[in-house]
Amino acid sequence: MPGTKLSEQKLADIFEVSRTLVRQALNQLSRDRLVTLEPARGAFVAMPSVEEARQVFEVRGMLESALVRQLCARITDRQIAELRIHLRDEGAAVARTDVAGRTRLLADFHAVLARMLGNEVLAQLLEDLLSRSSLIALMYQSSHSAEHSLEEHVLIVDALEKRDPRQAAKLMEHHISAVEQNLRLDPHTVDLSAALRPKG
Amino acid sequence: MPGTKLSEQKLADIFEVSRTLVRQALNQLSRDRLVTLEPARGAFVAMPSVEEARQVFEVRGMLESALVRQLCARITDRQIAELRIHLRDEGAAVARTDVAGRTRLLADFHAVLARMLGNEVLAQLLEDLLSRSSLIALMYQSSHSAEHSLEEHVLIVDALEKRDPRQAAKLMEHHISAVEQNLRLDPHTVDLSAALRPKG
DNA sequence: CAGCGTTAAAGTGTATACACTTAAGTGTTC
DNA sequence: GAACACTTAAGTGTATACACTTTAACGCTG
Repeated sequence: MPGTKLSEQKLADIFEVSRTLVRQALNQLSRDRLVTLEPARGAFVAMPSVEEARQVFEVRGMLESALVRQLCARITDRQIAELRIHLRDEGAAVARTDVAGRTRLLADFHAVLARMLGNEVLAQLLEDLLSRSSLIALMYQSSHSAEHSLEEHVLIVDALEKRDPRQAAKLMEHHISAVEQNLRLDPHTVDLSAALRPKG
Repeated sequence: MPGTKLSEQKLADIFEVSRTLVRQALNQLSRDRLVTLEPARGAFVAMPSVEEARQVFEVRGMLESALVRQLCARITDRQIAELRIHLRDEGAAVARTDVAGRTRLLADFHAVLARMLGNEVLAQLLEDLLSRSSLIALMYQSSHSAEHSLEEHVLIVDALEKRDPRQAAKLMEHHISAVEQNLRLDPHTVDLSAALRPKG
């Protein structure tokens, strides 16, 4: 959970490696903003602020709406078919209330779209943002229903199939905005006392 | 220069620190894609491929056009004035043919715009892309004149001042595309034999 | 009993040591 | 003379050691 202390020696014992490798890993994770390093105090699972959460979703809105706009011009029928299969899998995970699976698949949808543009730079950038979004979702437990997300994904694929860039971009912006709106980002709902107490 | 071997011990001697810290720095730079790490072979200044260069500029186009579009709704007169001052500085550097200074200022223009949105996540993302763009410009020596870039910057600020999101976004896309087009990305102009030979 | 200073344990930051890989140089063979 | 195996130096990958910082526990004082 966000805020958890990540002691180097404990991790080293768990994975049976030296602190050297643990430090390397923590450094990498800190560059992904999943871990924060406090000088001489150690590593903690990152606790993205409300402001940071908003900014991450704003950037995602910019990037992903541009993404689907571009995709309309380049996407192939075969790729559309792949997306339909993905949607089916999402639906199956939602249907059998497989929480872990559906969370992964719903996020994966966005990563798959990014990969389809064939732009590795964009794909990696977006995957970083998706990781951060997952952490944010963990911290500000979303009330957004999986069913709702799935419906929106379907609409986006429909727009892509029609090669309607305006509509696809609009739907994507709406979708990301909806996910953000349903995070418990309002100050009064955040359990600050719990959030600020480092655990472990 | 891209391709240069970065020997850990040599860097350690130069900066009078241990290899530990040098390795840390190289790891960080490799995450920024400015350095590539080859397992058991060492670190080299990154040599972004033509494909990667294209992708970096494509992502910049997406991000920065969305950026100026948003900025039109939020930018203050005071910020416009700051931009005008920046443009004046760019002009001065171009006028006195201060190559290092003008290169920095021309890139800085984009970073300043990013900061003005008040979105730290976006700003850092874009600064990473700008670093990579600088490396790309180094590798595929641009024929794009500084004067031309400056003119385009002026037009973008004009559009921002008029709060014309369509125009601003269009100009930004055109500008980034122009910079990319003027890189020597065509296979026949790249000195492959020189580029592939690691130096140092 | 609350507050402050002291002290010791735990933990991080950096350097060093050593194993192992790579790459170049040397000598041998065909 | 070119190709190949062998040797060796240089360089990277990981672990360990040690200095220094943080933090919590304890005892002292007001």
